[in-house]
Amino acid sequence: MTSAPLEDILDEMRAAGGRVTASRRAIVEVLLDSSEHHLSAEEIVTAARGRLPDLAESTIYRTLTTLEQLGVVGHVHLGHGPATFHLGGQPHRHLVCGGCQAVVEMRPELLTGLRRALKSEYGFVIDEEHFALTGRCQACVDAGSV
Amino acid sequence: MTSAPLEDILDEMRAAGGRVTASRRAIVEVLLDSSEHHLSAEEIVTAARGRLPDLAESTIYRTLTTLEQLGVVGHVHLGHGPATFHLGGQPHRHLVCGGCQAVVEMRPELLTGLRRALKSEYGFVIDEEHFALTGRCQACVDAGSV
DNA sequence: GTTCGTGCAAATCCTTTGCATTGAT
DNA sequence: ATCAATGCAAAGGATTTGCACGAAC
Repeated sequence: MTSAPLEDILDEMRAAGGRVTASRRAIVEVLLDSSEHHLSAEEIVTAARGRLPDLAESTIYRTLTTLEQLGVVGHVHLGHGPATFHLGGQPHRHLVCGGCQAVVEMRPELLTGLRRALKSEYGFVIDEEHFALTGRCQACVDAGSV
Repeated sequence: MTSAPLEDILDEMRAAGGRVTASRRAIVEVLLDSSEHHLSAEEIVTAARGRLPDLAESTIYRTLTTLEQLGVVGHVHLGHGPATFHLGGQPHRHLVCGGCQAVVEMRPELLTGLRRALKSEYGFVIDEEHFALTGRCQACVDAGSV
């Protein structure tokens, strides 16, 4: 389910009463092309303009919103910068280093204990991790950088 | 430690080579007055203007930055809105409900296991939780709201 | 032929910055 | 008298919105 092909996604949009336009096609193509990466809205615009030069920024945001409502994409905040978007319903957990801005992906299972504790103690169910955890990566800790 | 009195904080600012102005005094007073709450910059401006009507927004941000550098205040991102500021070096952990925006404070000790796992597995040291964890609070889970 | 989606520009929100002036030391 | 801090206004980055045109259904 990580990479439903282009046409599947476009069909989903149609099924939801939406229309398939050149812009939407270009945007989904970009997302599929970099399904490993996380792209900011600006990066998506830039990449999609390689295919469709006149694509507007607002179209990116509107299309991403639509795709999020369909559950096809999600977005994560890795820090103080812009949000990053990605395909697929299973977001990864991120650790962002406040020293060097490195992003480390963590095994999601490490959250199991916390998830369980929060559920039983507060009834709180943590979802896709919408915000990254912040801290210091090993290199920055070793370097002793503040 | 939660509420170093006004003069102590002002003395710290002086000790760091800074100057104690009416604006700074008003801002620190506001923070002390609501040391239990988390205030956005805008809320701080509003409250501080009760004491000092002409206080500028930029002064708030500059003063908060100064106070953060002194380690007297910290800020947390609870969601997509503005950052929230608080006194004290020991930030709390927050759970923010994506359904009703409720903020639940969690016992910091619940993070101990995760902290240890991240340290040993990635060498990553999580710091003050700068960003909240998102999910659904009990009420919203029970209500079955998406 | 309807509607939805688009491009464009302007608007919004939160925060930062430039600059001349004020005021703490 | 010095130099940090202020107020004001303008700039900044990220995202949203209004609107008339164009295109998908």
